[in-house]
Amino acid sequence: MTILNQVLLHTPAYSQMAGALTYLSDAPLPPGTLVRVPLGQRELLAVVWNNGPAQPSDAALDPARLRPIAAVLDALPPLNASWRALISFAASYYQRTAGEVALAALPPQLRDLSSVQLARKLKKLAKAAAAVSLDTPIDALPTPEGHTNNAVHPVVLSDEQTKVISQFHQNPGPFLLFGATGSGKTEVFMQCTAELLASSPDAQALVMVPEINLTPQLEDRFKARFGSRYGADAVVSMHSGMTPAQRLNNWLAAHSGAARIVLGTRMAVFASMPQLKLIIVDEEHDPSYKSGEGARYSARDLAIYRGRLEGAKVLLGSATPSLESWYHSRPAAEGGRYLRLAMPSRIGSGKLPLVRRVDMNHQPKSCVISPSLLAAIAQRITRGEQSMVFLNRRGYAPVLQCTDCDWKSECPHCSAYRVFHKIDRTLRCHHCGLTERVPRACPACGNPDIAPLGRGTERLEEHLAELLAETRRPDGQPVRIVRIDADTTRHKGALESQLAQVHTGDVDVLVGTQMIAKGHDFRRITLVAAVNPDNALFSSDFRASERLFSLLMQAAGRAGRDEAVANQSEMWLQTCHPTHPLYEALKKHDYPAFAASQLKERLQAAMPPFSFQALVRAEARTQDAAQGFLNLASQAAARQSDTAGLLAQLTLYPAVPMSIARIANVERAQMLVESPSRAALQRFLSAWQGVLHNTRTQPECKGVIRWAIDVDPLSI
DNA sequence: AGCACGCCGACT
DNA sequence: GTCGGCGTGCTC
Repeated sequence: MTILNQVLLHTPAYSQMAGALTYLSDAPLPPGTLVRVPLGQRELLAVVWNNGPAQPSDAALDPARLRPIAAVLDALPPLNASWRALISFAASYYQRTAGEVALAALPPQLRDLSSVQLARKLKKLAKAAAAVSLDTPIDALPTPEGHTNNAVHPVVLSDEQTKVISQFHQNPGPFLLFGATGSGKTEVFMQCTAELLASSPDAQALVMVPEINLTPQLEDRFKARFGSRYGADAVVSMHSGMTPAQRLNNWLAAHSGAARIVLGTRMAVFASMPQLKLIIVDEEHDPSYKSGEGARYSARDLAIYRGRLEGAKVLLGSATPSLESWYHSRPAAEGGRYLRLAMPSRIGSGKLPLVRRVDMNHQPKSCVISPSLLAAIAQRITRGEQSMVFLNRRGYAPVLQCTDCDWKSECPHCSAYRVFHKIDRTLRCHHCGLTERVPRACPACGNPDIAPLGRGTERLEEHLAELLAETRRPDGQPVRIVRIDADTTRHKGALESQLAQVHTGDVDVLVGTQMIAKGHDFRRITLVAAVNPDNALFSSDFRASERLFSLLMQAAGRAGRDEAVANQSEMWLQTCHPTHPLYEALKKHDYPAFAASQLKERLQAAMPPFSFQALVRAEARTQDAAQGFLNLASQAAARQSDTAGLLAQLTLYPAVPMSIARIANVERAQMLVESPSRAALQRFLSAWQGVLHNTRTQPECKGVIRWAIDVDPLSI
């Protein structure tokens, strides 16, 4: 027991054990080895990071108190150097400890398995794999022919697809595939994957999608395409919706190399894949790629870094790229680092829908659905076509209000209103979850008359049912309306069954939140309407219009996917600002024009991607404590030599309450840090961590519960 | 983070 | 008299 090992555990930065811990072993263990170590009363999963003595800063550590490693999970090959480099980079870039990032990147079940249990599990998996390969029919085994061999599904590629694929071949990347909805991006992804897998017998590909909902359909397509060639086990998924056992199995399959294709959400960017040769990020603009808790990493940005690290090609795809990616894919001569590949046309003769704007200033007062939109929907129904109506607010009404006094349905624990859900007559707080039955009378004055204010999807569904009560389908039946939002899809499988209803044509009008705008292919929808999209136009969040444009563009893409009906498909926008440049660009389906105007604004205002930002968020018992802590830390930065020197290149804004200042009785405040130099921001943040630590121990900061740094925040 | 130890209110 | 609330403190 003389060998020293530096080992990472799940120890957050504020636990004053930020770095690696030192444990003893008989023989040196290679870095990346998974071990179990004692810590206090517990035994925890850990990763060997280095051999040798501790860092100089820990020199005071008493060698007599070092404890030995409890067990080595040696049935598992160590995590390789690229994986470790990715973890180190992510930890330092996002201001977290390597231990926190590393352990969060491993499947949770690995934490409760002893080395014996793990060895047993691996043996079982190996046996199962051997049995499968014996069962595999001979004609499904890999063939030595070229990559485009595709006997099962002969694929005819468009000229644009062919061109893009050959560009992908001839260049190192990273690539931004800018393809209209319906232009066949998924087919390009599959072709690129096919070629890569064929190029080497053990090459692996990672394909990411923004949401769990989108993984099953992608998995089906990839399994149908690659399952027979490489075996059904060659395609695995990774997302938080799987059972712990599935997650472990799939992780092991990726780590051992048995899985050739890993499909997953943002967490999959950390999958251990020893032969990773390709990373695809579908819908790369989607905010879900940015993690909202723990290490707030961007899986898209890490994918780019990981690609460079592993020598893997990286392909980002979107119809409305993030402004960051769009900017990075400007011509190389102007400094662009990504190669932009364009597929502007829809497959076949399908056209993009006609965009119609309804000026809500000239409609009957307080009307929700304008008469012209209603007529258009009714017309679709009588023709046997489907419509989709969006409203980004679930529930019946966002607020309940007393008609006599000024009582409103405020949440007692949050600075927000509770939403009225008529279906079960409850008031629900969408932030802390507090759910109560609607009071019979106003709790403040006793007036029995309390009225809903504003509208959500539930009320919209009800309203449409009334308006369309007389309308008949071609078969003479009454109209069928279905609502899809987080409330109707709470139960497992609910989304799938509701979507199936839409596909089979049982539904005439689909009402929902943005969750129906993403990814799903509806062939018979010829009308898409946004009821009230204006909110985002004048938001204080500078990214709001980028998100709105992308959402509406994506929504428009749901219409007319079927050639037969494409020419009559329409996107309706109800707006009080019909001539707003965003809607003008949308009408022309002109993302490049929109992006150019946005980038111009961002440049003038020195905002991302022309500056770099970080947000420090503090949670405390009082708003004063939260803001006070941040402001004190900001002042302290000016006094400390390692941070003060960098302040010339930075702007530290005053602390402000967050847009929802209180959630579940916790007050939240934030401070924005901005710099034209990414390096300066990075250096400042890592030096500032210590200052934040010290500040928190001051008596004025008594009520501070926690704080966290968010690098490259998506919303401010 | 976990998990101990430690000191004050409502229950058998 | 105990069960249990969560406030400080420690873990290689």
